[in-house]
Amino acid sequence: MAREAGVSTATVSRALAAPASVSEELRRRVLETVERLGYTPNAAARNLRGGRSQMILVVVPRRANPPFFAEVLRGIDTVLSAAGYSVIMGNLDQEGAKERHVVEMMAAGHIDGAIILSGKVPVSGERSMLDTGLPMVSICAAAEGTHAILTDEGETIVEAARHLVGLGHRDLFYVAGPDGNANERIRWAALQQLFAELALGDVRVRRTEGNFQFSGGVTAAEAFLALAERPTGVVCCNDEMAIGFMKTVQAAGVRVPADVSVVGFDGIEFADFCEPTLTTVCQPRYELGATGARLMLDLIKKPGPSAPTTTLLANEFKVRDSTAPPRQPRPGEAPAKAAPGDAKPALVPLTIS
Amino acid sequence: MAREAGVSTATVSRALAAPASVSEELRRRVLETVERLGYTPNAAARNLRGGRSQMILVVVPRRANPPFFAEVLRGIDTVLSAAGYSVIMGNLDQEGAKERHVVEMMAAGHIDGAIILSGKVPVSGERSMLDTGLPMVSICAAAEGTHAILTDEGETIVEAARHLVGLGHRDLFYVAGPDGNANERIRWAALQQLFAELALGDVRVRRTEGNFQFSGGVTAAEAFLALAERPTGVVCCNDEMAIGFMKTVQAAGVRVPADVSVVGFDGIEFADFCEPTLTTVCQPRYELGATGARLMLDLIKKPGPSAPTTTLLANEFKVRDSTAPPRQPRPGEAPAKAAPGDAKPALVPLTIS
DNA sequence: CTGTTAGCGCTTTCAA
DNA sequence: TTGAAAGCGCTAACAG
Repeated sequence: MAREAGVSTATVSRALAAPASVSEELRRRVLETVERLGYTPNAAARNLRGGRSQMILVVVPRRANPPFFAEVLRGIDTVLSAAGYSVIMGNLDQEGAKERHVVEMMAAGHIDGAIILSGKVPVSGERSMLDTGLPMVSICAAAEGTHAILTDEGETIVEAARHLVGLGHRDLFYVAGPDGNANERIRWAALQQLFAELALGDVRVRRTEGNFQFSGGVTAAEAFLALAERPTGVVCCNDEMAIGFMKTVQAAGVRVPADVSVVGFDGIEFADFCEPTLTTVCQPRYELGATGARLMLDLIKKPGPSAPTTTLLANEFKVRDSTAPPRQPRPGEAPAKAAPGDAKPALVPLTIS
Repeated sequence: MAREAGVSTATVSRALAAPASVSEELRRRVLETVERLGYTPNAAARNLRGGRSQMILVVVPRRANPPFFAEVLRGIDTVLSAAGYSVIMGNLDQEGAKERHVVEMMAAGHIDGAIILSGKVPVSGERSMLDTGLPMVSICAAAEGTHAILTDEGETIVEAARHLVGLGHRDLFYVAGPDGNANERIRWAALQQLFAELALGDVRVRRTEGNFQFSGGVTAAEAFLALAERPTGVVCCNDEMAIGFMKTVQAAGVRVPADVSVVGFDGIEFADFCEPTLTTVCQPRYELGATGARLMLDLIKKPGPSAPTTTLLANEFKVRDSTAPPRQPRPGEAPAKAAPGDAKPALVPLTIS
């Protein structure tokens, strides 16, 4: 290739990388030859020489909800692409084989940095991704030792719950995320604090666990339907479960919001097209990804260890059609409220089934 | 590293790659040292030397619907990961900058093969991905010159339309995909053929174009609502548009399926949780991805050019609650059917607005 | 401003 | 069975 243009390989390299350092004459000749031969520098050689690969690993949790994560990924990809980086997908699988794989890629120098959406730094045996010293950013859920981009999820789920209480609901149902999930922990802790602050004896809360999928909402709805005294307000830890819940209770003749109010969390697009439209907390999904990617680029620019930082983005609570004041009990019907005698044991976070 | 174990670098390489060719004694010593030092071979050097990178590029169309594509991607990733390959995301953006980028990656030897979900081989100026001679597989939509994994989408959308006709619908509405989209072309062509075969003068079809998003369904519904004589059966080119359509006409007081029947295409999960549940054609999304990935691995195994092949997977038409026989016109109401005088101009594929 | 050269870390002949 | 050495394609340091 260099021979073809009648120059040295170094000149070719310079003409491509630092056009200013080459004479007008040669530069033109090189570029013309490059064009004519359709030459593209070999990435592996460049990577080997320069120690960087222009690839960012994105670690996605095992059963990531596409409607939520796809938009975060779009934010990441848009920003990284514009800077000339490519994204390698690291979907974690069940057996942990993939987890080992991504740690190895990282150690093999195949990657310039990692963005973690799974809430924890991948580990393989003794080795952690952190050992590589490469820049790492976590999004949506803080992974220890990394820079985190988070939302005010605790505050906003409390806002959603307050919305229900404000409408007059006193008997609540919380459809939780999977046990141990970082977001679930934060949201439940925030809710517990809210309930502790509310006038004791006034609000009752029951809780069941879900899987963040539609099916989790279905299961929660079945538990709900089986209750003798049904709660009138339901807080779901994400929109899929809220929608699965609504669909299932409706099939059993329970009206939303007339008989039960439901709020979700995430603000996926489907929340505007289910029946009824879902009152929910909208997370800035694209911006979460874009912000994380920008931080990654910064970290790559100025290398060296830096103390983990936290960036907080704001969610937005949106009231739609799935919430309303509780129905007044008709004469002869059991009241939704707990009987006066039950007033003392206010906070009753039973785990159902 | 080799010095540490007291052997040559060649021995280390052999111990890792071909354990059989190294004496028991040395092998153990090498492996132990590898473990102790946490050594991982440098990927770039290996790639440079071997000419392969263990990376597969997946080209995703610009506005890919997450509920559909995420599952295809999962199929791809699962199969490729198990074989030790990683996936690089090539989301195409608006300006075509990304298209150039992916072509360059391919030419730069950064990639061992490409899976194309966008229906066309990316091109940058004069250069096409095909020029690299690397294995290429297209999924969901055939890209010229590649091995394609497709479904019987024409047959199954016809099945969906026949379902409506079989229920008694004679005035149909087709909500198309974006103009020029490969899937849209195939489906519309199949529908046109069906209508040509049906007794002429009996079925009327009008058509409007959509964008494969919820918003496309909303727009189509507005066009529908504006019609003086509303069709009674609606075929949508994908589920998102069908759901957007249903929600919008319902808001205007049109009942589904009592006043209008709706069928979708794809079989995304939402189709089971919208109101009413959506009659639709379910595509084997995971299997599409997995099959394509397996073919890719085969192609990599036995290199050299091969004549493009086509693999067809079967869709499944599922009847749910969004379709029913057309309502009998009440006395004094205009019939849904075209008046007898209109019988001759049977197929009326008007494009609406 | 341009050419020569060394070497990134690995695998793979080729000899021993 | 093992070691020595060449070289994958590039870029950066050094001469000229």
